[in-house]
Amino acid sequence: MQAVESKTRRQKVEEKERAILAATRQVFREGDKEGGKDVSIAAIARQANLAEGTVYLYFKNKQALLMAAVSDFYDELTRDAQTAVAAPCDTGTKLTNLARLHFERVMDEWPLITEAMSPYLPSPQYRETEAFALNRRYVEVFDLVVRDGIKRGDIRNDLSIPAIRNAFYGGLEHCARSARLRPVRLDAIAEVDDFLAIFIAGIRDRPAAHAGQGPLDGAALIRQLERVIDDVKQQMGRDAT
Amino acid sequence: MQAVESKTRRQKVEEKERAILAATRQVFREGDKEGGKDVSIAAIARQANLAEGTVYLYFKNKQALLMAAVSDFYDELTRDAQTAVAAPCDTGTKLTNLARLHFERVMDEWPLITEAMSPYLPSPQYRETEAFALNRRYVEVFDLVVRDGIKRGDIRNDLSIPAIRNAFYGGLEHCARSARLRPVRLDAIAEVDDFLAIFIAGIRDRPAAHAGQGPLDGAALIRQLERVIDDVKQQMGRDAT
DNA sequence: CATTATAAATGAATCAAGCTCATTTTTGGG
DNA sequence: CCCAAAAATGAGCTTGATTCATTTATAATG
Repeated sequence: MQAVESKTRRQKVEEKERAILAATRQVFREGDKEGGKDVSIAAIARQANLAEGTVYLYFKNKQALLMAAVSDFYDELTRDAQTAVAAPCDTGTKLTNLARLHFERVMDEWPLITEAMSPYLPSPQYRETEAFALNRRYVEVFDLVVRDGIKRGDIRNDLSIPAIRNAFYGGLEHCARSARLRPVRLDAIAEVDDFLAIFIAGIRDRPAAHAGQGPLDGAALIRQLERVIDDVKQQMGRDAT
Repeated sequence: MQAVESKTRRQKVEEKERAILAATRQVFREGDKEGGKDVSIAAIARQANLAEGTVYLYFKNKQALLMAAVSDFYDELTRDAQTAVAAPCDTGTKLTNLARLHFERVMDEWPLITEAMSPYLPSPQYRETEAFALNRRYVEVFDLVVRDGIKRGDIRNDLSIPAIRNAFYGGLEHCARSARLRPVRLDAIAEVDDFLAIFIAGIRDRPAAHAGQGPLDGAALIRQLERVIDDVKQQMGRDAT
């Protein structure tokens, strides 16, 4: 019966581990709704009905606990991202779905994510963490969509995938940050869509894009005119002083 | 002599304040080169040749000190951004200059910036800080370039400025983050340029894009001209007052 | 059912870093 | 040179993470 016994034990341990992770995410979400106070191990232990010391039987330290919680988050997110992308639809729609999902989820667990990551932000240490591996796996969903889009001819093929990735996730994270800093939280999705308008236009494969050499380039004409007028304005500004 | 005396005192105090800020930035940069260990007030005081307690005569607490250091950083950055944009060149070049400057500086002081900001990331509290105000002022340089670019017809006019801003700074920050996570730091600027290729294509006003109307849209041309002339009029009005 | 070895849980004690404040040192005018 | 105000100091306090000696629960065995 040794094998069965040990398996039960392990199950129990894993169950409790998951319970602590759930408690952690819960406490961060709640603390977010109220003032953004710090989350202590004591608070997490309370939420999980455990003594402070017990948490340390399951996780080496606070940092490890937070990273495990973030890993949990990425795990969930990856599953949902795969679903969001599975339907046979055009590249733009897939990217839009991914963007909205990412934005929504990241907004929900922003405090946890930022607190867990902050010690790593400045250092390559992060590459050794489990969260890094899971993040890779998550981002892979995006990469597949992009590669497929390039193959289909929806996306320009003169860009590196990492550059496209930076533009996508960077823009979304900045949307999330600025949405969070705003006191009221209304038109968040609208802002994401605004961003997507830029992003998708930026990566779109446009054959006629550089055909600006036609018989008459109105825009260039205007630019030239404006430059002249700017000169006039500057001249005026100088005179005024 | 009372007035002179007090002025001298104030100067001394301000000098020391600046010395502490310089020490702070220094310690963060040094700590960055070695392992990314935490920066303690003790370390900053040591760098500035002061006792720990003295730091608290100049700054309310650690958070306030870090924010002041970040304000210092933004101040410098804004000056340099204004210079980078002053030359009369096309919108794309201006944006490229801004992007490279931002990236380079942010890379240098990343640990300070992230540590100072992290308590605010989840909360609208940040809007009350001096760093927020200075960040606004900094971003204003970018906004001006963009508005000018729209007026000149270089940039699409169907996008909101905040969306453009999110895309720009978000993408750059993600570039910085992923560059930092890489163990070796080589082709960083190349990555910025890759990102810019996407960003600029995304915001570019492409005549061919809405060219359902024939080779040259005279009405739109006139409207644009009128807008420019209105600007000149307004300029004249302001000068007159 | 009692026994007991092992696993799990506890929370008081320790440690570290931010911060305070009673005391000491420096400064500059008289 | 003296003194009061300003500036600086660093020992001690506080808080929250972490450790560990001790207690409690579990479950196999006689």
